[in-house]
Amino acid sequence: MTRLIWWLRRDLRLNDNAALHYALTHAEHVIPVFILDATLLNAERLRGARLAWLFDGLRALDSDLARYGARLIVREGAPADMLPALCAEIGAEGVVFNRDYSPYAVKRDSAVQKALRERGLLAHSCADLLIHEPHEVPSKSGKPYDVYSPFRRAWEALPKPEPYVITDALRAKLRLPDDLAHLPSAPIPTGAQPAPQPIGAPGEAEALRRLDAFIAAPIYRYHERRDLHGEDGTSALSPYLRFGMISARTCYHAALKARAAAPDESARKGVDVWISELVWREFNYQVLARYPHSARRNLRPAHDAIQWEDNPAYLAAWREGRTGYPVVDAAIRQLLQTGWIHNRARMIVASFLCKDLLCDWRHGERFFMQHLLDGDVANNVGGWQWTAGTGTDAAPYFRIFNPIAQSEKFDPQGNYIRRWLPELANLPAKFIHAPFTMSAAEQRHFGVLIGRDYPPPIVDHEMQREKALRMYAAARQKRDSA
DNA sequence: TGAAATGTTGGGGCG
DNA sequence: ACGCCCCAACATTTC
Repeated sequence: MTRLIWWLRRDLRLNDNAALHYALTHAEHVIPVFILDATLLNAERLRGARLAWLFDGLRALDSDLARYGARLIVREGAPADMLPALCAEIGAEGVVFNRDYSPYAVKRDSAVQKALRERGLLAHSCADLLIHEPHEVPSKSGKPYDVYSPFRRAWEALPKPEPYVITDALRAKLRLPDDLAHLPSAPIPTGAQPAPQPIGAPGEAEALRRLDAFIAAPIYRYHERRDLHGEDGTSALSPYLRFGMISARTCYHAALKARAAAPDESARKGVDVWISELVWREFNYQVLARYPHSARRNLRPAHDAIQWEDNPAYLAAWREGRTGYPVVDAAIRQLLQTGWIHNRARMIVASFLCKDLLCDWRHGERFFMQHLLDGDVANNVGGWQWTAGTGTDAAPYFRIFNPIAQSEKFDPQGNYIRRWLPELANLPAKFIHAPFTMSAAEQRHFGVLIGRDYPPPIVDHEMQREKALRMYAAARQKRDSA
């Protein structure tokens, strides 16, 4: 009677799961184990809303498991110590898990493999987090891609893995054997700082429901609506993908199904643009896997020459959503309320922090990481380095968003601002993007006094834009003369 | 997955 | 009728 541990990390689902499928097809009993890793739980940047959401997600998974007479075994400790000990405790032959590619995960997992194999235990890892693993997408020259477009072409050309079909009959093996009926399990903690209104309930059922709803219709207009941050034109699946409550394979195949059913060329375009976002995710992992240092530092050392101002007062105002630029402040409110920000708004606030407030992207990266339910090193760092112009295929330094123009262009009626900054809800569209342009009489008329009801702009965009250009130019000069 | 500055064109008002 | 100017609309260049 062979037993295997299915070590869950960020694959909290019972469908289309490579490690689970492998374990269920290679053992008589599969014990699902989640380890509360002190290194992660104590990391300052992780003690935010995401942790609370993860814990609730573990509870959701536990109740999903209950349908098969199974339960999630939770332990606290260092995985490299805990897993060999647990194998001995329950008589398991080894551990199966899905690979992860962040620098910490790579280090942790190789320590676990070493510890298990030294004791003659099985350590089997599977490809699951991505549709194609980082090393699978080489260019003709055999080198990995630094630029997205050729990466995508090569990615498209590869044969795609099918989702893993896991039947209820297989899942019956998750039921704990009788001698382990009382196997101790630590209580799932409660997060200290949950998002007040998370963007969605965690769990696989909710993830699948959202995917179904999205591919039923919104996906066909994704290319037209994805940039309108005042509308719900996106799938908002990122937190679910983050924790593997749904798999990228499942998303991709659902999109292909939608594409086959698309009524016209425009609808197919919507599907393709959405798939393109899945590919960005894979591109970001591929970059991080190859440049692990980019999790903490500028990807290109040449950019270390940039002299960020890092004014603490500006940084605080940005973090607290009181910059006086409504779209920026609204996005911060959305983040703190829901643990999620629309992608367009992410780009706007990121550009504002780096290129208007002249703060190092790492301050923003860290803040996002604390509060985003989908906070993920590869994608978060990828996005920030893109905005700061320090990444591989990054925005050029002179691409500076005008927060007012962006707000007017992508949210003409100001719906996003009205939703997240109710104190401005009564302003007409004409003033809502830049309330400080109101005359004193207009401020009185609409009941919004700048300085009392809403802050004045913390900086002048025009001036800061010029400053940013000088800052980047100086860095370039310093680099070239060095 | 920018925006501002600069250049060009053409219509219309006007003397 | 003509030249001149203004400026919107669009294109191109620049950061």
